[in-house]
Amino acid sequence: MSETPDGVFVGSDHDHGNCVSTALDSAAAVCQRRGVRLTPLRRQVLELVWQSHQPIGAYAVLDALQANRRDDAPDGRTSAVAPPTVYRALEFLLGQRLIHRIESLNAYIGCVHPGARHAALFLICNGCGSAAELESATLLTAIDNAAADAGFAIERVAVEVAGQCPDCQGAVDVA
Amino acid sequence: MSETPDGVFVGSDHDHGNCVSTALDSAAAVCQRRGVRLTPLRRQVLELVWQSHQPIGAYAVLDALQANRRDDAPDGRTSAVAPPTVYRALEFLLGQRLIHRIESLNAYIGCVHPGARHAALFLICNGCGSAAELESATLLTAIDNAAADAGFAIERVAVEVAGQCPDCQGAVDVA
DNA sequence: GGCATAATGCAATATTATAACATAACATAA
DNA sequence: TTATGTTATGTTATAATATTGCATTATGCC
Ligand SMILES: [Zn+2]
Ligand SMILES: [Zn+2]
Ligand SMILES: [Zn+2]
Ligand SMILES: [Zn+2]
Repeated sequence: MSETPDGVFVGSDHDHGNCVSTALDSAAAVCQRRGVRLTPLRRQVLELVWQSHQPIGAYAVLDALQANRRDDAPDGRTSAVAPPTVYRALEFLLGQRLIHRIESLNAYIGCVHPGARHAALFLICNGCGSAAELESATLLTAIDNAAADAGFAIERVAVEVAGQCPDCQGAVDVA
Repeated sequence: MSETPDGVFVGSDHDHGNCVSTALDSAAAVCQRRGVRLTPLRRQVLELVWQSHQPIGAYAVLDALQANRRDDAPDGRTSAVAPPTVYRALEFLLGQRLIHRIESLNAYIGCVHPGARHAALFLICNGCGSAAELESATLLTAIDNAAADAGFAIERVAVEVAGQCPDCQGAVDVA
């Protein structure tokens, strides 16, 4: 009776290269439209954030950036990438609504509605680390109503639900 | 038309001593019932977390603990309190559901339903730093439904809404 | 008291994030 | 085209948050 049509969690089989290229293309379009610059660094960071459907920490991005530069350098000689470099790029991407920050993990994940102002619900698997971004009109209405009742003016909303995704529950069942 | 009967945000006038003593008494009862120990340290940390209705960081608790000890010491000579001391006490209090962690602030706040297993919604004021803990059946149902649709087994829920409380909106309006 | 367990003390270190200032890249107008 | 202002990045240092590992002390039970 339970249905997971395509599943909000992507399978291990899906064409992830497509996820990445779509995200990069959308980001370029959004930035173009807004007259802001998706510089090579920012684009690289966005690509790294999209390297999987698992939220990635700033320092993991930093390490990956570093590795990329070593690969690109003619002889492997490169200066180290420093934290502010990464944090500034992440801040830019957050500001343009191209990524989300997962507060409970101090980590970042690509946004599936790039550029759109919206409040999302995240399902975060404690088993495999994957996260799925959902929208629920009912949920947002409930939050709006609760805030309105309290006379509270909403600025930002974070809804983060941790647990086990369908695959990881299956793995446990088998054991 | 908008109503804030007593207001989910406590006023500056309320009897906060009562908040604290109620919280400490409830905590003692909960721990008694469960056969776990609300040691002097844990009790002190709980009291510090309840010192205001603003989420407090672990290191602020640490500093306050330190100050308390200096006051209590006969001559002011005391050893420093180390981070693990505070984090362990906070972990205990979280485990007993006597406090909540606000993920978006890396901070902690007293629970208004001590000991009860529940998912709360927090309204967090960016103006004054106060936070209000609410329950919304509609909201929790919406989250449960979204998770169920995805075949996701919930373990923990964090709903954190940042914005401006009624008082802080007023302050802006006046300006 | 002797023993097991739980709690705390303590030192070191890991992880996450920001401040402050210098340089480089880019745009545009004299 | 150089001058100039602006935005982006580099660089160094440090702040803020959190954990690991082991030693010591307190507590409860026999
Ligand atoms: Zn993908
Ligand atoms: Zn999973
Ligand atoms: Zn109070
Ligand atoms: Zn306020």
